[in-house]
Amino acid sequence: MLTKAPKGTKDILPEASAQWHRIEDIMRDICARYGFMEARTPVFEHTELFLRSVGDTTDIVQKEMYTFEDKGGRSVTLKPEGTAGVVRMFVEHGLFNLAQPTKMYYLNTPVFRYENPQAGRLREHHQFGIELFGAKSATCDAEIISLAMDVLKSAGVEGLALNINSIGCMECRPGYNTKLKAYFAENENRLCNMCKNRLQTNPLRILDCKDEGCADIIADAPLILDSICGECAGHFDLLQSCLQSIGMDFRINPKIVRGLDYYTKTVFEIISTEIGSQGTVCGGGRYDGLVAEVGGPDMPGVGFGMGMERLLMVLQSQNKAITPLNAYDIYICSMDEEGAKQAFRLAKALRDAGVSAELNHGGKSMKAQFKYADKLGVSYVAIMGQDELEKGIIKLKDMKGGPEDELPIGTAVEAILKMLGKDKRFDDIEGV
RNA sequence: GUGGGUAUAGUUCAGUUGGUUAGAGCGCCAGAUUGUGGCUCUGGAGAUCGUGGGUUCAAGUCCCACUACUCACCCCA
Repeated sequence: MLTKAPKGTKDILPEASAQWHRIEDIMRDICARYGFMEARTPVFEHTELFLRSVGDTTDIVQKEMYTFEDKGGRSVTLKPEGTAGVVRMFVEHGLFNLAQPTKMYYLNTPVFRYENPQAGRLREHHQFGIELFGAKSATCDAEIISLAMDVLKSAGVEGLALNINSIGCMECRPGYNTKLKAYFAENENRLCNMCKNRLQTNPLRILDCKDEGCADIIADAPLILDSICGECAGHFDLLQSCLQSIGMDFRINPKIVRGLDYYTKTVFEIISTEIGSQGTVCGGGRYDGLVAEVGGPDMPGVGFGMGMERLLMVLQSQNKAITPLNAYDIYICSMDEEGAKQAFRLAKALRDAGVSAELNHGGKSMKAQFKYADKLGVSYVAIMGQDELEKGIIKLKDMKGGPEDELPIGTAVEAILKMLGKDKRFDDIEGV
């Protein structure tokens, strides 16, 4: 137990961190091009925030939150999603007073949900996400979808499907809900047990049911796209024509509904079929009522969350994972304590000059040191044994082969920089 | 929360109808080469066989429970 990570959590081993760095760099770069700036919010928030934003009838709130009371008697909750904290920040700091829209992203934000883990699902996972406040045009929706696809494309992912839908607004959705409920109520006895339940709680989600018996009923269910108001329809049309104008493929999927209550109009998912049944790599949509819901002005917003782990899984399955190589430029061999001291000093001078250097930290024979240097993948090994110290030199061996050079210690840094093809940035080690 | 599968060395896996001292590859350490890596050869360390109980003369192997991992449902990134 002591040496076991908690259920549903994953360590990121040193050998894997390069993967993360790579996609983080891509995300930062693309966000900058689109004019989004990074925002960081606390890992926990007042529980009330999520009840209000995510919705107190959702599964996330009802059974998946890590909620606890702190020593001051406050109920706090570890983030079960990324949007609420950013909305709170937007309102608390009055960012709505700035010129709009406000464009923010968050990166590597840990998200906690008490779920049963499976392929592509963890209790702690990490999200990259975008939030855009203060503009209601569908061009914004198109912009963030475009950003998401750019990130995925830059990462090298192929074959992901973009699904979009509109679930209407506060004006037109209630009417559709009534229609849908009436339709399913007529066919209630043919629905699966779970859907009979959903008929009461959230009939929209019946559309998402995979039960075969339900599928027949769903096939003839009224479509939300036929019921949305003129404004929503116009909004959805503009989104589609924006996406078409940049040649982006998408599929209108009237069944995607999303599990968070705050969505309005646009919802979308970017899905992989290669990482198991939890294939949604990115999901999001518009949330025009959310800012007002948590106490801010009536301001529209749109955003998405992208699962870092799922993205990495797709990259892995497509063999796009990079092999990390933390290769030192040089390893410094030594045979005794005096040599180790000199090696330490040389390593420091090399590191100051921009060279990645490692040295013998004791206890290894020369043979073992070379073996180790080989495993590290260094280009050069410098030898500082007794013979060399007496003569005031180091021997430098090119690990690809060739004769060893003898270099006076005083000019070793400069010579090594030259061999490595690096610019000299600092003075040579003095008085050695 | 529900269901299926799995659990043997750091790791990937063998282990016969229950049978006496639980093996291998890779990795790690060392030697062959007393100051020189890769290739090869030799040797070594490393396993309370997930935990607890039961059946049996005898359990890694059979039975039960628990735990963990894993896949799936639900839901979501």
